[in-house]
Amino acid sequence: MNASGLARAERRGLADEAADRIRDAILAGHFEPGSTLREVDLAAELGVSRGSVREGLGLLEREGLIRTAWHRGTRVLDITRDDIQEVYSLRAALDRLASVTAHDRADDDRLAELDRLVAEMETALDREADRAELVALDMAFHDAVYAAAGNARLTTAWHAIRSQVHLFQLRRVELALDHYRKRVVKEHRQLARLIRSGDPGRLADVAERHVHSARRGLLADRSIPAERGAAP
Amino acid sequence: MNASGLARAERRGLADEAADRIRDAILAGHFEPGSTLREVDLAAELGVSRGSVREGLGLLEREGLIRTAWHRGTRVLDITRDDIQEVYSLRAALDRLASVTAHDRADDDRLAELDRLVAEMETALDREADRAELVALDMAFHDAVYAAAGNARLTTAWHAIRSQVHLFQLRRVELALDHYRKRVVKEHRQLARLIRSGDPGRLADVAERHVHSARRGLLADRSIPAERGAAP
DNA sequence: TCATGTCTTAATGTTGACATTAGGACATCG
DNA sequence: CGATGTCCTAATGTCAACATTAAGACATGA
Repeated sequence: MNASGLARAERRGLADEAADRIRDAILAGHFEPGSTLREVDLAAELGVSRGSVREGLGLLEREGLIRTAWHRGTRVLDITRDDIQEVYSLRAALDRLASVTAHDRADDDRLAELDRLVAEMETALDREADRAELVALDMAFHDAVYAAAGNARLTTAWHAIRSQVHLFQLRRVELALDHYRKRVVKEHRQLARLIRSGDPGRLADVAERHVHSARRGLLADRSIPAERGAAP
Repeated sequence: MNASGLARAERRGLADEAADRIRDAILAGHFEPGSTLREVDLAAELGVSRGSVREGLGLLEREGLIRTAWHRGTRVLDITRDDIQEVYSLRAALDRLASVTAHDRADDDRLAELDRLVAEMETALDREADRAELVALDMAFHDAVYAAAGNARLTTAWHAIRSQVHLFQLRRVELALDHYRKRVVKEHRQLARLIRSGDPGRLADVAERHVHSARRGLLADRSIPAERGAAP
Protein backbone atom coordinates (compact mmCIF):
# COMPACT_ATOMS: atom_id res chain seq x y z
CA MET A 1 0.00 0.00 0.00
CA ASN A 2 1.22 3.42 -0.89
CA ALA A 3 0.73 6.80 0.75
CA SER A 4 -2.82 7.31 -0.48
CA GLY A 5 -3.96 3.99 0.90
CA LEU A 6 -4.56 2.43 -2.49
CA ALA A 7 -3.27 -1.05 -3.12
CA ARG A 8 -1.36 -1.33 -6.36
CA ALA A 9 -3.43 -2.79 -9.18
CA GLU A 10 -2.25 -6.26 -10.01
CA ARG A 11 -3.09 -8.30 -13.05
CA ARG A 12 -2.50 -11.98 -12.94
CA GLY A 13 -1.51 -14.39 -15.64
CA LEU A 14 -3.10 -17.66 -16.61
CA ALA A 15 -0.45 -19.52 -14.64
CA ASP A 16 -1.69 -18.03 -11.35
CA GLU A 17 -5.26 -18.78 -12.32
CA ALA A 18 -4.41 -22.38 -13.17
CA ALA A 19 -2.52 -22.77 -9.89
CA ASP A 20 -5.55 -21.52 -7.94
CA ARG A 21 -7.91 -23.97 -9.63
CA ILE A 22 -5.61 -26.93 -9.17
CA ARG A 23 -4.95 -26.02 -5.53
CA ASP A 24 -8.66 -25.79 -4.83
CA ALA A 25 -9.24 -29.14 -6.50
CA ILE A 26 -6.56 -30.77 -4.35
CA LEU A 27 -7.84 -29.23 -1.12
CA ALA A 28 -11.39 -30.22 -2.06
CA GLY A 29 -10.20 -33.81 -2.26
CA HIS A 30 -10.66 -34.12 -6.00
CA PHE A 31 -7.14 -35.50 -6.33
CA GLU A 32 -6.05 -38.20 -3.91
CA PRO A 33 -2.79 -37.66 -2.00
CA GLY A 34 -0.08 -39.45 -3.97
CA SER A 35 -1.95 -39.40 -7.27
CA THR A 36 -0.24 -38.10 -10.40
CA LEU A 37 -1.16 -34.93 -12.25
CA ARG A 38 -0.80 -35.03 -16.03
CA GLU A 39 -0.03 -31.69 -17.60
CA VAL A 40 -1.87 -32.44 -20.79
CA ASP A 41 -5.06 -33.46 -18.97
CA LEU A 42 -5.01 -30.39 -16.74
CA ALA A 43 -4.41 -28.14 -19.74
CA ALA A 44 -7.40 -29.64 -21.52
CA GLU A 45 -9.68 -29.32 -18.49
CA LEU A 46 -8.66 -25.75 -17.69
CA GLY A 47 -8.67 -24.66 -21.31
CA VAL A 48 -5.15 -23.25 -21.27
CA SER A 49 -1.92 -24.39 -22.81
CA ARG A 50 0.50 -26.81 -21.22
CA GLY A 51 3.01 -24.02 -20.74
CA SER A 52 0.69 -22.15 -18.41
CA VAL A 53 -0.26 -25.31 -16.53
CA ARG A 54 3.42 -26.12 -16.18
CA GLU A 55 4.14 -22.69 -14.74
CA GLY A 56 1.18 -23.03 -12.40
CA LEU A 57 2.45 -26.40 -11.20
CA GLY A 58 5.75 -24.67 -10.48
CA LEU A 59 3.93 -22.35 -8.12
CA LEU A 60 2.20 -25.23 -6.36
CA GLU A 61 5.52 -26.95 -5.97
CA ARG A 62 6.80 -23.91 -4.08
CA GLU A 63 3.87 -24.40 -1.76
CA GLY A 64 4.93 -27.98 -1.17
CA LEU A 65 1.56 -29.28 -2.29
CA ILE A 66 3.01 -31.31 -5.16
CA ARG A 67 6.36 -32.75 -6.10
CA THR A 68 7.91 -32.89 -9.54
CA ALA A 69 10.69 -35.22 -10.68
CA TRP A 70 12.59 -34.97 -13.93
CA HIS A 71 10.64 -36.70 -16.66
CA ARG A 72 8.69 -38.58 -14.07
CA GLY A 73 5.73 -36.31 -13.62
CA THR A 74 4.23 -34.52 -10.65
CA ARG A 75 2.35 -36.09 -7.75
CA VAL A 76 0.16 -34.75 -5.02
CA LEU A 77 1.84 -34.74 -1.62
CA ASP A 78 0.98 -37.80 0.43
CA ILE A 79 0.85 -37.35 4.16
CA THR A 80 3.33 -39.21 6.36
CA ARG A 81 4.22 -38.80 10.00
CA ASP A 82 7.56 -37.33 8.98
CA ASP A 83 5.80 -34.71 6.88
CA ILE A 84 3.70 -33.72 9.86
CA GLN A 85 6.75 -33.43 12.10
CA GLU A 86 8.57 -31.30 9.55
CA VAL A 87 5.75 -28.96 8.69
CA TYR A 88 4.60 -28.33 12.24
CA SER A 89 8.12 -27.87 13.58
CA LEU A 90 8.75 -25.18 11.00
CA ARG A 91 5.32 -23.69 11.51
CA ALA A 92 5.94 -23.37 15.24
CA ALA A 93 9.09 -21.36 14.58
CA LEU A 94 7.35 -19.14 12.02
CA ASP A 95 4.23 -18.58 14.13
CA ARG A 96 6.40 -17.67 17.07
CA LEU A 97 8.18 -14.97 15.10
CA ALA A 98 4.96 -13.79 13.44
CA SER A 99 3.10 -13.46 16.73
CA VAL A 100 5.85 -11.56 18.48
CA THR A 101 6.41 -9.27 15.49
CA ALA A 102 2.69 -8.64 15.22
CA HIS A 103 2.66 -7.76 18.92
CA ASP A 104 5.38 -5.19 18.27
CA ARG A 105 4.09 -3.64 15.09
CA ALA A 106 0.40 -4.27 14.50
CA ASP A 107 -1.91 -1.25 14.29
CA ASP A 108 -5.48 -1.15 15.55
CA ASP A 109 -7.02 -2.25 12.29
CA ARG A 110 -4.97 -5.41 12.19
CA LEU A 111 -5.76 -6.20 15.81
CA ALA A 112 -9.47 -5.62 15.24
CA GLU A 113 -9.34 -8.02 12.31
CA LEU A 114 -8.05 -10.74 14.63
CA ASP A 115 -10.90 -10.17 17.06
CA ARG A 116 -13.37 -10.17 14.20
CA LEU A 117 -12.15 -13.55 13.00
CA VAL A 118 -12.42 -15.04 16.48
CA ALA A 119 -15.99 -13.77 16.70
CA GLU A 120 -16.74 -15.27 13.32
CA MET A 121 -15.40 -18.60 14.54
CA GLU A 122 -17.85 -18.46 17.41
CA THR A 123 -20.86 -17.88 15.19
CA ALA A 124 -19.64 -20.58 12.82
CA LEU A 125 -19.53 -22.95 15.75
CA ASP A 126 -23.05 -21.98 16.83
CA ARG A 127 -24.59 -22.62 13.45
CA GLU A 128 -22.78 -25.93 13.07
CA ALA A 129 -20.73 -24.83 10.08
CA ASP A 130 -19.07 -27.64 8.20
CA ARG A 131 -15.49 -28.71 8.68
CA ALA A 132 -14.11 -26.98 5.61
CA GLU A 133 -15.45 -23.64 6.77
CA LEU A 134 -14.03 -23.99 10.27
CA VAL A 135 -10.61 -24.80 8.92
CA ALA A 136 -10.84 -21.92 6.44
CA LEU A 137 -11.46 -19.54 9.33
CA ASP A 138 -8.58 -21.06 11.26
CA MET A 139 -6.29 -20.46 8.30
CA ALA A 140 -7.65 -16.94 7.83
CA PHE A 141 -6.81 -16.11 11.44
CA HIS A 142 -3.21 -17.13 11.01
CA ASP A 143 -3.01 -15.34 7.67
CA ALA A 144 -4.09 -12.22 9.54
CA VAL A 145 -1.35 -12.69 12.13
CA TYR A 146 1.26 -12.90 9.39
CA ALA A 147 -0.23 -9.87 7.66
CA ALA A 148 -0.06 -7.97 10.95
CA ALA A 149 3.62 -8.86 11.32
CA GLY A 150 4.25 -7.13 8.00
CA ASN A 151 7.37 -9.10 7.06
CA ALA A 152 7.12 -10.07 3.38
CA ARG A 153 9.77 -12.80 3.64
CA LEU A 154 8.10 -14.28 6.67
CA THR A 155 4.79 -14.32 4.83
CA THR A 156 6.45 -16.03 1.87
CA ALA A 157 7.87 -18.70 4.17
CA TRP A 158 4.38 -19.19 5.60
CA HIS A 159 2.91 -19.50 2.12
CA ALA A 160 5.47 -22.21 1.37
CA ILE A 161 3.81 -24.46 3.96
CA ARG A 162 0.35 -22.91 4.16
CA SER A 163 -1.35 -25.27 1.73
CA GLN A 164 0.21 -28.25 3.45
CA VAL A 165 -1.01 -27.03 6.82
CA HIS A 166 -4.44 -26.53 5.28
CA LEU A 167 -4.42 -30.10 4.01
CA PHE A 168 -3.26 -31.43 7.38
CA GLN A 169 -5.81 -29.42 9.35
CA LEU A 170 -8.63 -30.74 7.17
CA ARG A 171 -7.47 -34.25 7.99
CA ARG A 172 -7.17 -33.44 11.67
CA VAL A 173 -10.66 -31.99 11.92
CA GLU A 174 -12.03 -34.92 10.02
CA LEU A 175 -10.66 -37.22 12.69
CA ALA A 176 -11.51 -35.34 15.85
CA LEU A 177 -14.15 -32.73 15.18
CA ASP A 178 -15.45 -32.54 18.74
CA HIS A 179 -12.02 -32.07 20.24
CA TYR A 180 -11.29 -29.36 17.68
CA ARG A 181 -14.59 -27.56 18.24
CA LYS A 182 -13.91 -27.44 21.95
CA ARG A 183 -10.51 -25.78 21.59
CA VAL A 184 -10.52 -23.65 18.48
CA VAL A 185 -12.21 -20.53 19.81
CA LYS A 186 -10.50 -20.54 23.19
CA GLU A 187 -7.01 -20.94 21.78
CA HIS A 188 -7.36 -18.30 19.09
CA ARG A 189 -8.98 -15.83 21.47
CA GLN A 190 -6.03 -16.27 23.82
CA LEU A 191 -3.61 -15.67 20.96
CA ALA A 192 -5.44 -12.53 19.84
CA ARG A 193 -5.43 -11.17 23.39
CA LEU A 194 -1.72 -11.81 23.91
CA ILE A 195 -0.85 -10.24 20.56
CA ARG A 196 -2.79 -7.13 21.50
CA SER A 197 -1.25 -6.73 24.92
CA GLY A 198 0.68 -9.53 26.50
CA ASP A 199 4.11 -10.52 27.66
CA PRO A 200 6.20 -11.31 24.54
CA GLY A 201 7.85 -14.30 26.17
CA ARG A 202 4.53 -15.83 27.12
CA LEU A 203 3.09 -15.02 23.70
CA ALA A 204 5.97 -16.84 22.04
CA ASP A 205 5.35 -19.89 24.22
CA VAL A 206 1.62 -19.93 23.60
CA ALA A 207 2.07 -19.53 19.85
CA GLU A 208 4.41 -22.51 19.78
CA ARG A 209 2.18 -24.61 22.00
CA HIS A 210 -0.81 -23.84 19.77
CA VAL A 211 1.02 -25.48 16.88
CA HIS A 212 2.35 -28.39 18.90
CA SER A 213 -1.14 -29.21 20.09
CA ALA A 214 -2.34 -29.32 16.47
CA ARG A 215 0.54 -31.62 15.64
CA ARG A 216 -0.23 -34.00 18.48
CA GLY A 217 -3.87 -34.11 17.45
CA LEU A 218 -2.88 -35.21 13.98
CA LEU A 219 -0.25 -37.73 15.05
CA ALA A 220 -2.86 -39.45 17.18
CA ASP A 221 -4.29 -40.84 13.94
CA ARG A 222 -2.70 -44.26 13.61
CA SER A 223 -3.74 -44.60 9.97
CA ILE A 224 -1.10 -42.14 8.81
CA PRO A 225 1.95 -44.12 7.65
CA ALA A 226 5.43 -43.44 8.98
CA GLU A 227 7.06 -43.60 5.56
CA ARG A 228 6.22 -42.97 1.98
CA GLY A 229 4.58 -46.10 0.61
CA ALA A 230 5.23 -47.06 -2.99
CA ALA A 231 1.85 -46.56 -4.58
CA PRO A 232 1.43 -48.55 -7.82
CA MET B 1 19.66 -41.17 1.06
CA ASN B 2 18.32 -44.69 1.11
CA ALA B 3 19.32 -47.74 3.09
CA SER B 4 22.44 -48.54 1.07
CA GLY B 5 23.76 -45.02 1.51
CA LEU B 6 23.47 -44.12 -2.15
CA ALA B 7 21.93 -40.80 -3.03
CA ARG B 8 19.25 -41.08 -5.67
CA ALA B 9 20.53 -40.14 -9.10
CA GLU B 10 19.06 -36.84 -10.16
CA ARG B 11 19.07 -35.37 -13.61
CA ARG B 12 18.49 -31.70 -13.97
CA GLY B 13 16.84 -29.75 -16.71
CA LEU B 14 18.07 -26.71 -18.55
CA ALA B 15 15.94 -24.52 -16.31
CA ASP B 16 18.00 -25.46 -13.25
CA GLU B 17 21.19 -24.95 -15.19
CA ALA B 18 20.07 -21.53 -16.36
CA ALA B 19 19.06 -20.56 -12.82
CA ASP B 20 22.53 -21.53 -11.55
CA ARG B 21 24.30 -19.44 -14.17
CA ILE B 22 22.14 -16.39 -13.60
CA ARG B 23 22.45 -16.67 -9.83
CA ASP B 24 26.23 -16.86 -10.07
CA ALA B 25 26.27 -13.83 -12.35
CA ILE B 26 24.20 -11.83 -9.89
CA LEU B 27 26.29 -12.84 -6.89
CA ALA B 28 29.46 -12.08 -8.85
CA GLY B 29 28.19 -8.56 -9.34
CA HIS B 30 27.66 -8.89 -13.06
CA PHE B 31 24.14 -7.50 -12.68
CA GLU B 32 23.65 -4.41 -10.55
CA PRO B 33 20.98 -4.56 -7.83
CA GLY B 34 17.82 -3.09 -9.29
CA SER B 35 18.79 -3.73 -12.90
CA THR B 36 16.39 -5.48 -15.24
CA LEU B 37 16.87 -8.95 -16.71
CA ARG B 38 15.58 -9.48 -20.25
CA GLU B 39 14.51 -13.01 -20.99
CA VAL B 40 15.46 -12.82 -24.65
CA ASP B 41 18.99 -11.61 -23.87
CA LEU B 42 19.54 -14.23 -21.22
CA ALA B 43 18.26 -16.93 -23.56
CA ALA B 44 20.66 -15.82 -26.27
CA GLU B 45 23.65 -15.66 -23.91
CA LEU B 46 22.94 -19.02 -22.29
CA GLY B 47 22.06 -20.69 -25.57
CA VAL B 48 18.71 -22.02 -24.40
CA SER B 49 15.15 -21.08 -25.21
CA ARG B 50 13.17 -18.39 -23.50
CA GLY B 51 10.94 -21.03 -21.93
CA SER B 52 13.83 -22.52 -20.00
CA VAL B 53 15.12 -19.10 -18.97
CA ARG B 54 11.64 -18.20 -17.83
CA GLU B 55 11.38 -21.32 -15.72
CA GLY B 56 14.83 -20.64 -14.30
CA LEU B 57 13.83 -17.11 -13.38
CA GLY B 58 10.87 -18.63 -11.57
CA LEU B 59 13.30 -20.56 -9.40
CA LEU B 60 15.33 -17.46 -8.64
CA GLU B 61 12.17 -15.65 -7.69
CA ARG B 62 11.55 -18.32 -5.04
CA GLU B 63 14.96 -17.46 -3.70
CA GLY B 64 13.96 -13.84 -3.48
CA LEU B 65 16.91 -12.80 -5.61
CA ILE B 66 14.72 -11.25 -8.31
CA ARG B 67 11.18 -9.92 -8.57
CA THR B 68 8.83 -10.33 -11.48
CA ALA B 69 5.78 -8.16 -12.27
CA TRP B 70 3.15 -8.90 -14.87
CA HIS B 71 4.33 -7.65 -18.23
CA ARG B 72 6.82 -5.42 -16.53
CA GLY B 73 9.83 -7.64 -16.49
CA THR B 74 12.08 -8.96 -13.74
CA ARG B 75 14.57 -6.96 -11.72
CA VAL B 76 17.44 -7.89 -9.46
CA LEU B 77 16.70 -7.31 -5.78
CA ASP B 78 17.96 -3.96 -4.56
CA ILE B 79 19.05 -3.81 -0.95
CA THR B 80 17.16 -1.57 1.48
CA ARG B 81 17.25 -1.39 5.25
CA ASP B 82 13.78 -2.94 5.34
CA ASP B 83 15.02 -5.88 3.31
CA ILE B 84 17.82 -6.42 5.79
CA GLN B 85 15.44 -6.30 8.74
CA GLU B 86 13.06 -8.76 7.12
CA VAL B 87 15.64 -11.26 5.97
CA TYR B 88 17.66 -11.35 9.16
CA SER B 89 14.59 -11.51 11.41
CA LEU B 90 13.40 -14.56 9.52
CA ARG B 91 16.87 -16.02 9.40
CA ALA B 92 17.22 -15.72 13.16
CA ALA B 93 14.05 -17.76 13.65
CA LEU B 94 15.13 -20.40 11.13
CA ASP B 95 18.68 -20.67 12.43
CA ARG B 96 17.35 -21.05 15.95
CA LEU B 97 15.19 -24.00 14.93
CA ALA B 98 17.91 -25.50 12.74
CA SER B 99 20.55 -25.34 15.46
CA VAL B 100 18.37 -26.87 18.13
CA THR B 101 17.12 -29.60 15.79
CA ALA B 102 20.67 -30.34 14.69
CA HIS B 103 21.64 -30.60 18.35
CA ASP B 104 18.91 -33.20 18.85
CA ARG B 105 19.38 -35.27 15.74
CA ALA B 106 22.78 -34.82 14.14
CA ASP B 107 25.04 -37.87 13.83
CA ASP B 108 28.81 -37.87 14.15
CA ASP B 109 29.45 -37.32 10.46
CA ARG B 110 27.36 -34.18 10.39
CA LEU B 111 29.04 -32.83 13.52
CA ALA B 112 32.49 -33.60 12.12
CA GLU B 113 31.56 -31.69 8.97
CA LEU B 114 30.84 -28.60 11.06
CA ASP B 115 34.23 -28.82 12.75
CA ARG B 116 35.92 -29.34 9.40
CA LEU B 117 34.35 -26.18 8.01
CA VAL B 118 35.46 -24.15 11.03
CA ALA B 119 39.00 -25.45 10.54
CA GLU B 120 38.83 -24.54 6.88
CA MET B 121 37.80 -21.03 7.83
CA GLU B 122 40.89 -20.75 9.99
CA THR B 123 43.24 -21.75 7.19
CA ALA B 124 41.41 -19.42 4.81
CA LEU B 125 42.01 -16.61 7.26
CA ASP B 126 45.68 -17.49 7.52
CA ARG B 127 46.31 -17.44 3.81
CA GLU B 128 44.42 -14.18 3.36
CA ALA B 129 41.70 -15.70 1.21
CA ASP B 130 39.54 -13.20 -0.61
CA ARG B 131 36.18 -11.98 0.60
CA ALA B 132 34.10 -14.16 -1.70
CA GLU B 133 35.77 -17.30 -0.39
CA LEU B 134 35.29 -16.36 3.25
CA VAL B 135 31.61 -15.70 2.69
CA ALA B 136 31.26 -18.94 0.74
CA LEU B 137 32.65 -20.85 3.74
CA ASP B 138 30.32 -18.98 6.06
CA MET B 139 27.37 -19.99 3.90
CA ALA B 140 28.63 -23.57 3.69
CA PHE B 141 28.73 -23.78 7.48
CA HIS B 142 25.13 -22.77 7.81
CA ASP B 143 24.13 -25.07 4.96
CA ALA B 144 25.72 -27.87 6.98
CA VAL B 145 23.71 -26.94 10.06
CA TYR B 146 20.49 -27.11 8.07
CA ALA B 147 21.56 -30.41 6.54
CA ALA B 148 22.26 -31.74 10.03
CA ALA B 149 18.77 -30.74 11.16
CA GLY B 150 17.35 -32.96 8.42
CA ASN B 151 14.06 -31.10 7.99
CA ALA B 152 13.36 -30.73 4.27
CA ARG B 153 10.81 -27.94 4.75
CA LEU B 154 13.15 -26.03 7.00
CA THR B 155 15.88 -26.36 4.39
CA THR B 156 13.50 -25.12 1.72
CA ALA B 157 12.65 -22.08 3.83
CA TRP B 158 16.39 -21.46 4.25
CA HIS B 159 16.92 -21.72 0.50
CA ALA B 160 14.20 -19.11 0.01
CA ILE B 161 16.41 -16.52 1.70
CA ARG B 162 19.84 -18.09 1.26
CA SER B 163 20.82 -16.18 -1.86
CA GLN B 164 19.69 -12.92 -0.33
CA VAL B 165 21.75 -13.62 2.78
CA HIS B 166 24.68 -14.42 0.52
CA LEU B 167 24.27 -11.10 -1.27
CA PHE B 168 23.98 -9.24 2.04
CA GLN B 169 26.98 -10.95 3.58
CA LEU B 170 29.12 -10.06 0.58
CA ARG B 171 28.15 -6.46 1.08
CA ARG B 172 28.81 -6.64 4.80
CA VAL B 173 32.27 -8.13 4.40
CA GLU B 174 33.07 -5.55 1.76
CA LEU B 175 32.37 -2.83 4.27
CA ALA B 176 34.04 -4.20 7.37
CA LEU B 177 36.48 -6.94 6.48
CA ASP B 178 38.65 -6.59 9.57
CA HIS B 179 35.74 -6.73 11.96
CA TYR B 180 34.41 -9.80 10.15
CA ARG B 181 37.78 -11.55 10.13
CA LYS B 182 38.06 -11.07 13.87
CA ARG B 183 34.73 -12.67 14.68
CA VAL B 184 33.97 -15.27 12.04
CA VAL B 185 35.99 -18.19 13.37
CA LYS B 186 35.19 -17.61 17.02
CA GLU B 187 31.45 -17.36 16.51
CA HIS B 188 31.16 -20.40 14.28
CA ARG B 189 33.37 -22.49 16.53
CA GLN B 190 31.12 -21.63 19.45
CA LEU B 191 28.06 -22.62 17.43
CA ALA B 192 29.61 -25.93 16.40
CA ARG B 193 30.53 -26.71 20.01
CA LEU B 194 27.06 -25.91 21.35
CA ILE B 195 25.41 -27.98 18.63
CA ARG B 196 27.59 -30.94 19.53
CA SER B 197 26.98 -30.74 23.25
CA GLY B 198 25.44 -27.71 24.81
CA ASP B 199 22.41 -26.47 26.61
CA PRO B 200 19.58 -26.15 24.05
CA GLY B 201 18.34 -22.90 25.53
CA ARG B 202 21.75 -21.31 25.35
CA LEU B 203 22.29 -22.69 21.86
CA ALA B 204 19.05 -21.08 20.70
CA ASP B 205 20.14 -17.74 22.13
CA VAL B 206 23.59 -17.88 20.59
CA ALA B 207 22.20 -18.87 17.19
CA GLU B 208 19.86 -15.89 17.23
CA ARG B 209 22.55 -13.50 18.44
CA HIS B 210 24.89 -14.69 15.70
CA VAL B 211 22.36 -13.49 13.14
CA HIS B 212 21.53 -10.27 14.94
CA SER B 213 25.20 -9.33 15.05
CA ALA B 214 25.43 -9.82 11.29
CA ARG B 215 22.38 -7.65 10.85
CA ARG B 216 23.80 -4.86 12.97
CA GLY B 217 27.07 -4.97 11.05
CA LEU B 218 25.20 -4.44 7.81
CA LEU B 219 22.87 -1.72 9.10
CA ALA B 220 25.91 0.26 10.19
CA ASP B 221 26.42 1.08 6.52
CA ARG B 222 24.74 4.44 6.03
CA SER B 223 24.82 4.18 2.25
CA ILE B 224 22.01 1.63 2.21
CA PRO B 225 18.72 3.45 1.56
CA ALA B 226 15.70 3.07 3.83
CA GLU B 227 13.27 2.70 0.95
CA ARG B 228 13.20 1.49 -2.58
CA GLY B 229 14.39 4.32 -4.80
CA ALA B 230 12.79 4.74 -8.21
CA ALA B 231 15.60 3.86 -10.56
CA PRO B 232 15.21 5.49 -14.00
C1' DT C 1 2.13 25.29 -20.91
C1' DC C 2 0.07 21.51 -19.11
C1' DA C 3 -3.30 17.87 -19.25
C1' DT C 4 -5.27 14.38 -22.10
C1' DG C 5 -5.66 10.96 -25.70
C1' DT C 6 -3.48 8.15 -29.37
C1' DC C 7 0.17 5.51 -31.35
C1' DT C 8 4.44 2.83 -31.32
C1' DT C 9 7.41 -0.49 -29.74
C1' DA C 10 9.92 -3.43 -27.19
C1' DA C 11 9.26 -6.40 -23.96
C1' DT C 12 6.61 -10.31 -21.63
C1' DG C 13 2.61 -13.81 -21.85
C1' DT C 14 0.88 -17.72 -24.37
C1' DT C 15 0.67 -21.34 -27.48
C1' DG C 16 1.24 -25.75 -30.22
C1' DA C 17 4.83 -28.44 -32.48
C1' DC C 18 8.97 -31.04 -31.83
C1' DA C 19 12.79 -33.53 -28.96
C1' DT C 20 13.97 -36.28 -25.20
C1' DT C 21 13.28 -39.35 -21.63
C1' DA C 22 11.70 -43.03 -18.04
C1' DG C 23 9.75 -47.17 -17.51
C1' DG C 24 7.43 -51.06 -18.98
C1' DA C 25 6.67 -54.97 -22.59
C1' DC C 26 8.84 -58.07 -24.99
C1' DA C 27 12.39 -60.94 -26.78
C1' DT C 28 16.80 -63.03 -26.06
C1' DC C 29 20.41 -65.44 -23.82
C1' DG C 30 22.68 -67.82 -20.09
C1' DC D 1 13.56 -70.12 -15.46
C1' DG D 2 15.76 -65.93 -14.24
C1' DA D 3 18.68 -62.20 -15.78
C1' DT D 4 19.80 -59.10 -19.28
C1' DG D 5 19.23 -56.34 -23.37
C1' DT D 6 16.21 -54.02 -26.83
C1' DC D 7 12.32 -51.64 -28.36
C1' DC D 8 8.02 -48.87 -27.74
C1' DT D 9 5.17 -45.48 -25.90
C1' DA D 10 3.24 -42.13 -23.20
C1' DA D 11 4.56 -38.67 -20.77
C1' DT D 12 7.56 -34.53 -19.76
C1' DG D 13 11.30 -31.18 -21.47
C1' DT D 14 12.35 -27.73 -24.96
C1' DC D 15 11.70 -24.61 -28.53
C1' DA D 16 10.37 -20.69 -31.69
C1' DA D 17 6.34 -18.27 -33.52
C1' DC D 18 2.39 -15.51 -32.28
C1' DA D 19 -0.64 -12.49 -29.06
C1' DT D 20 -0.92 -9.19 -25.57
C1' DT D 21 0.61 -5.66 -22.84
C1' DA D 22 2.96 -1.58 -20.28
C1' DA D 23 5.03 2.52 -20.79
C1' DG D 24 6.93 6.13 -23.22
C1' DA D 25 6.76 9.36 -27.56
C1' DC D 26 4.03 12.22 -29.86
C1' DA D 27 0.22 15.04 -31.19
C1' DT D 28 -3.80 17.58 -29.86
C1' DG D 29 -6.57 20.70 -27.37
C1' DA D 30 -7.92 23.86 -23.67
